[in-house]
Amino acid sequence: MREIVQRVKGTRDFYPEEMAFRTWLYGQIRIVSERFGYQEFDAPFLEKLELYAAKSGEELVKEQAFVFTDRGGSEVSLRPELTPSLARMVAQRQKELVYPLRLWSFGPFWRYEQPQKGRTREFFQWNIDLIGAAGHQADAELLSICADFFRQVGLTPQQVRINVNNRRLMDAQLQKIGVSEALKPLVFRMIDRRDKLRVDAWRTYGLEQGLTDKSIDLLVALLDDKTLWKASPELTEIFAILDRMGYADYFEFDPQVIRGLLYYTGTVFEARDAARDGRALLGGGRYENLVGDVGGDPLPGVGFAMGDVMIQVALEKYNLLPDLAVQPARIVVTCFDADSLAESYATAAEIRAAGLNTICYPEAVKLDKQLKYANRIGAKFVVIAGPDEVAAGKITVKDLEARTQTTVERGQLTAFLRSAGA
RNA sequence: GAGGCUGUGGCUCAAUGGCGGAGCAUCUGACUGUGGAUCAGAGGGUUGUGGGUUCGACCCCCACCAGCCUCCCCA
Repeated sequence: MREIVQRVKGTRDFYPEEMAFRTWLYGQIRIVSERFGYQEFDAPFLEKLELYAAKSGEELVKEQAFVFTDRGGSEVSLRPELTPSLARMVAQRQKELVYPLRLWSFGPFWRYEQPQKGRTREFFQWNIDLIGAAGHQADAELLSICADFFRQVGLTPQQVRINVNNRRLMDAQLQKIGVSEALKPLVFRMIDRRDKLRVDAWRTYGLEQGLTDKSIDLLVALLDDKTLWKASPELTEIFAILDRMGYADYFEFDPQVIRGLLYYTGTVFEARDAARDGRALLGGGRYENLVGDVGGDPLPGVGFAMGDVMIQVALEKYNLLPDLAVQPARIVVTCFDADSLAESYATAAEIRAAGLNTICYPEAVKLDKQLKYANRIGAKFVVIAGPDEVAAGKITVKDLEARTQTTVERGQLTAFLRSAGA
């Protein structure tokens, strides 16, 4: 037992129970994506390292990508994100694609991080993008998809919140309080840490970084101003659209959302547990030029990504995990003795031909054991054909849930199973 | 990269320096053509790995591995 080779750190085994959840999640994502008319696509899980080097630069590739040299000597990487692959795929057919282009994908990604709550090294992510629509009104569509997904899986506005901000708004406001372009990265980092440090420690941190007491006061006033969005015509219109769509309860303006502000160019957003515990459930925003780094013509877009790990944590927390049937067959055909095994297989085939999922017990063991097996896997019906039934041209169907059994004409088997609700 | 907690049969946990146990699960039987209950019995462990201290280590010390949590980071 002990010598079983362990899993790679940060990976998960998907036994049927876990696989059922993943498949269910994929299904919910598909329902929502297709409801808005998005097309599914996928990219290679393995890409040339240079694809990421071009765009994401140092941090991602050096610290967090699973990079290796293949047998031919090429540097490749398991994909740590989808956007560069998407950019390449769009650029390759930039002239022939129909815009606005709506695409979604659900698949595995790898990042070499420290596993902890809501974070693994191998995870699945939903990516969805609206490409080639320049107006900020398109941002409202992506935001409504977020809200629609939460509603779809049963998460309420009391449980999760989508926090929205705008890059241009923050730029203007920071400039207004005297934050220079050079200081901006520092201030972003400060904003990011505000919820993690105590008030005095946060101020001390700011002073150490060279900010003045006065500018910190101004920053505090800015971050606490929950009506700041009214200064942004874009946000004002986006919130109005979301309100008209009936999703307003899910949204909240939050000037502290700085998620990738250096990368995004307009609307930015992230969803969290309303109690603010745990990491973000999803995050995204508007970008200026998807394909710029891979040599395409300017092409704006808006999109977001949601990982499977945190959303599972949230669904578990709010007791929203669905009851998933792990065993697809609810009918077990028993095998009476070795001589009749072929006949049992034939009976099972007949039931399957009638469109019903069926398991045939593959060995002639004691009926008692076969019934226990049927019970353990959650089957509802057991089909039994012993010498008595065969001699009379009949077959017995046992209903494990009702604890009853009926002997019917052999030719009526599938009809009976159907009428009994199989 | 840093810190904290944890690691004992398949699972959940006892045993705190002195003979490693229990519950659940599994298997067998009571029941040779009938499942969830009950009863009886059985199997299953070099206590995460490797060192050290000790007359003696699941227990104390060191290192490593893994899990959880936090920091860092978050494209």
